[in-house]
Amino acid sequence: MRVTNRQIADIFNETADLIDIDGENPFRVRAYRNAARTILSHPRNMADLVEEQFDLTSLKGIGRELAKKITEIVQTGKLSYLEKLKRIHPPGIEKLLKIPGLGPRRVRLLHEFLHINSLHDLENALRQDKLQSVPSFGPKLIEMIEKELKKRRYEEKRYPLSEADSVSRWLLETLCSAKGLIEIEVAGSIRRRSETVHDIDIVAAAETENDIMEHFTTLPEAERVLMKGPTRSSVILINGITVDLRVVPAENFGAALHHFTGSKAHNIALRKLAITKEMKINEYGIYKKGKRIGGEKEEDIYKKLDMDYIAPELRENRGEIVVAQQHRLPSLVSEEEIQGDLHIHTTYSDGTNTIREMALRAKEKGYEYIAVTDHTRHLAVAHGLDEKKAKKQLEEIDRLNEELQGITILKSAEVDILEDGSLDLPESILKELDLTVCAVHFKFDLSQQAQTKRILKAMEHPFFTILGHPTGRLIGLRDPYDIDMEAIIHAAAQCGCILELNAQPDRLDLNDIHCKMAKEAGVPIAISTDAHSVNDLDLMHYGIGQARRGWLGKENVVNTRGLKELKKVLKK
DNA sequence: GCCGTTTTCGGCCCGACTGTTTTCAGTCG
Repeated sequence: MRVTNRQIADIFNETADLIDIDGENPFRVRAYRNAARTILSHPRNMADLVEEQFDLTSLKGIGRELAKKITEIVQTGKLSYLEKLKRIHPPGIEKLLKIPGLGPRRVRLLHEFLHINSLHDLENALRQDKLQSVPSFGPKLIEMIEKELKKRRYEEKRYPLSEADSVSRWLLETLCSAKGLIEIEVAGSIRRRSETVHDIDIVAAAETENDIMEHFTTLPEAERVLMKGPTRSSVILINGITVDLRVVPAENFGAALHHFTGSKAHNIALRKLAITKEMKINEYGIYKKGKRIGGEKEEDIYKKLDMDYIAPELRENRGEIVVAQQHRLPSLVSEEEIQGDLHIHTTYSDGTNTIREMALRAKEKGYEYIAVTDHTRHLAVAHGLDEKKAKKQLEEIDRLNEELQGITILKSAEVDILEDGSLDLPESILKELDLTVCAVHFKFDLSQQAQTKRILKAMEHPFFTILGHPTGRLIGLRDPYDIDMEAIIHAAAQCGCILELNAQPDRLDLNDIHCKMAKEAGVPIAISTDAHSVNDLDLMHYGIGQARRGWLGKENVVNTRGLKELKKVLKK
């Protein structure tokens, strides 16, 4: 069984946890965590790179030692160094680090003084009132640990972007009425458009006299105030989401927004760069030789560092800083550039609106075209189209295209890719369609080899246009099916196929890393909503966010083209 | 453990908030 990047990253993170508890040099701990991050966001499998004898030390944060360890993991499936650490540490002790308030030092103290090695031990010690005997464990800390244990909050929860998005919009509206507020924005991973978020970060600029913190910490929806200071506070809302609010004077707003937008890795890299230029960046501004030279606007920071402004979606320390210094950043695709939606369901299958209703709403949105892509017969749960139903739909589309002005309905279908790689519609229908969105909807558990072969076979079909939701994942619910994405992207480039970026917030499939891979391979992307109702057409912006995270520009996205240009792309 | 416009040692982002050892370490983002 081939080792995945995720497994290698997990091994490094666990190693970092254990040596952290041991009180090792914190920079050594960080080196392991940095390497885990690099590996996780690398588009290619470490296993393949090792096989190709690729020089792993050319990767950021990976030197000789960690390159050797990666090779060992790829070859043996485990890391002997970690195995050794595990032998001298009680199993599960690193889980204690997940409890807010417990860092490596306090976990070590718990172990030394009370032999606490697991969450279970910790619960027992709490019940027996033993914790106060540990140095530096006062009543407040113990109370906090007790609450955290009760709530099981140490099982880190991540929220889908769409959920956090609506909560943050509500928060902005609510806080708007606070006295002395000048400006307020959502920062953090929501602003970077991450697929899932851990908490909500909000940054506000305000007059000296303001009641924003008071307003915030006394919201009826704030179940608990975690901390409250004059410039920074944190609450847990009744729905469980943690919200951090930072309030600064207007002159510091840009720097604060930048600081709290992150990512952490991006900020660290940028600050390191600043140091080489005898500058310093903090949440109040950018400084040269102790003198503040900017920070009112976020753009100041990049400008003073002599680099292009980096959009929040790119701030992951995945090479954006170097490219910005070279003034070679891509101009990222925006929602206004989208001319149509190429994946839409109607009442012909499992959609709730008619073709006409969908077309009219698309027209309202300023689109030039939509593709109607109802399910085919194999997907019986979705009342898929058989040949007869498909014909009827095609006739209706002809009538509507004559009748409706200003919007063109393209004939299509979301065609099932059957287990043997064939398509679930007869050629007599396929040839009538303007395009197809082909997708896997069953037999998710094939081996990587079989699943990849199935999709590659389908892509060879002359009527194959777009690979719909390429990995089939449902974020937090269903893992992607096991496919060799490199092989699929390579094949798409060869045969001129398009890959879909499905904009449904629980899919966002392709992910950012695969988007970038596709772009580099010259494979075009279709950003589609997979709308099952007129309101779903508004989900496009989630796809745009993901596309921007994947470095995609207008030229990489097929549905930024007008109808005429699009048709040229579709004609293979 | 990594890294180099101060290159093979000696640094490694930076500040707010909290609790408690009452002057600062630990944690967090």
